[in-house]
Order: sequence, then structure tokens, then C-alpha cells
Amino acid sequence: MKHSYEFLSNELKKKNIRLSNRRAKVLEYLCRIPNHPTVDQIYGDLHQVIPTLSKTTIYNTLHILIQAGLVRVINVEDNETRYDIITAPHGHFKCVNCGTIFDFSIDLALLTAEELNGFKIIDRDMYFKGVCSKCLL
Amino acid sequence: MKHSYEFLSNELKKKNIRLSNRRAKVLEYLCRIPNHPTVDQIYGDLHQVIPTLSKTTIYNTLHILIQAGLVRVINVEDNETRYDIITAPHGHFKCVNCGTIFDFSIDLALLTAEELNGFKIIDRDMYFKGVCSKCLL
DNA sequence: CCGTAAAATTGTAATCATTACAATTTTATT
DNA sequence: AATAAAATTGTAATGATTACAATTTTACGG
Repeated sequence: MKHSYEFLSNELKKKNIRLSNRRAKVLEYLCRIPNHPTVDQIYGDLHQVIPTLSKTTIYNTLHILIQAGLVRVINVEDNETRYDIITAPHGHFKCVNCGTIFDFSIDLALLTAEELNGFKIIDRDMYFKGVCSKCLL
Repeated sequence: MKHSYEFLSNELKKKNIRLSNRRAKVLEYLCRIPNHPTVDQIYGDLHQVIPTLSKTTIYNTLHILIQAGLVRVINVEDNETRYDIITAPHGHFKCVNCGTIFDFSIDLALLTAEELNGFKIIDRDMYFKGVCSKCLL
């Protein structure tokens, strides 16, 4: 379940973050195509619609959305950075064959460990790798 | 609990991977300083002892050790790649204040999710971020 | 509706980690 | 010691991300 564009733009208003034309396009894209895109994918797609859109603006916007807590970085693979609209906590599974990243629900908040007693946990990420059911056929 | 250098060099022999002088130094370093170092840290330290050691060799060696299943990549932060000698499965906690990466024990093998039924899970990573107990004082 | 200041955006150049690759050195083996 | 295979080196290339100054857009008071 992904948040709607309306919900997200409202969140930004609450935080006094201006939703300019370009930022709106990026946000709308992330809602419409929740495939954990890279910057290149976002740029490649949006550039066709808005030829004057620059990559720098995409980076800027993503950083702003991350700081606002609406977007999360996915580092499931060390040579590619991906971005995800934040919803309920969930894990990410990357298929090493087709490259697709799947969401899976897992109650990360329940997880902890003795060694972290007295630590303040702010953020939890869970990354799995393997082969998805389609690619196993 | 980290594996000993002896154990690891024996693992390599089993897999028919030659343990050259340089590779031995890198492996020995990873065992001696299990602080999840970056390539720069490894290079900075080893270069003082072996002035002719090149960064490329460190990259090469790490890739070989990763393929052999002795070293694991840590992507807890998206702008730095770190390396860890593989032992029992465990999670990684990064303190956003002091930058230290702590290991914590967690039985990752137990974790799964409905959505991954029929998927083949090869690898699991668990990354936490927050503030460690020292930095909270 | 217009003018103005602040914020956003752009494009180019810089940075930094990583990789490619050809030349050289080291290693194992006979 | 000779040889071939493997490892290592150093330089240059790549590719993602960032810095920054110039330009454009936006919000808003008059």
C-alpha cells in the first residue's frame, strides 16, 4: 500500500516545504512508478516529458524528500542507489536474476538484540537477495 | 566471534584460491582489524607497511574473498562500502554520531514473509541506524 | 496585475570511488 | 634455472554524485 500523491503533497505543506512544479513531477513519478527507481530511471522517464528537467534537480528533490521523511534510500546492492516512497515499514528483496526489487512485509520494529540495549535505534533496513519465483521456473 | 586467519587461509586452499603475499596481508588485516573497514582504511594502513601495495590489489583481493564467501559487503550507508569477515550471521548497527559500526546477533535465517513464498533467498542483510550508548551520554 | 526578494533550478565542472587494461612482477612447477 | 600461468601494479577511463555560480521561477505585498 503506497501513499497517494495527495497525502504526500499535504505532508510537505505541513512541513513548510514548497512543492514547486519540478518537485511535484518527481513526487508524482515516485507515486506512479513505485518500482524503487534509480536517479537515472527517473531522469530517463521524466526528461522525455519535461526536456528541461535536470538531473541535479532530481537529486535535490530526492534529498529534500528524504529529509522530510517521505522517501527512503535503498542500498540492497552496493553499486546502485534506489529510492522508495515511505509507507509502512517493509523489507526489500532483490532478484539477482531479473533485478526486480520486491517489497515484503516484516515487522522490523519487533527486531532487536541484546547488544543494542541502551542504543537508540532510529532506522531499520532489511535487505534480502535471491531468485524470485518467476525466475525460478 | 571472528574466524582466525588460519581457518580462513585453509578455506581458500580448499577452494583452490592462491594465497599470495599481498592477499595474505589483506586477509590478515581484516582478521586483525574487524572494524568493517573501507578500502581507503585498508589501503591507508597497509600502504605504510607495504609501500608498493596498490589499491587495485585491495579491490581485487576483496572481490576474490567475496566470491569465495569469506568476506561480505556492508551497505549500511549509501556513500560508503565496507567489508566484513564473514562469521555467523549478524546484523550491523551504524551510529550516526561517531560512525562506528557495531555487530549484533540476530537470527536472520528465521526471518521470512508470506510475499516471499516460492522465492529462493540466498542472502540476508539487516542494517540499523541510530545512536550508540556512548554517544547518548 | 506588477515588482521584488527569496527560493528553486539549471548546466557545467569538480570530485571521488571503482573498474579496465596493458605492462611488469611474482609464483609454482618442471 | 627456465617457463608459463597467475598476480600485481599504475595509469587512465568510467560513472555517480556534488559544488557552485548564473538564470529562472515563485510567492506575495502594493
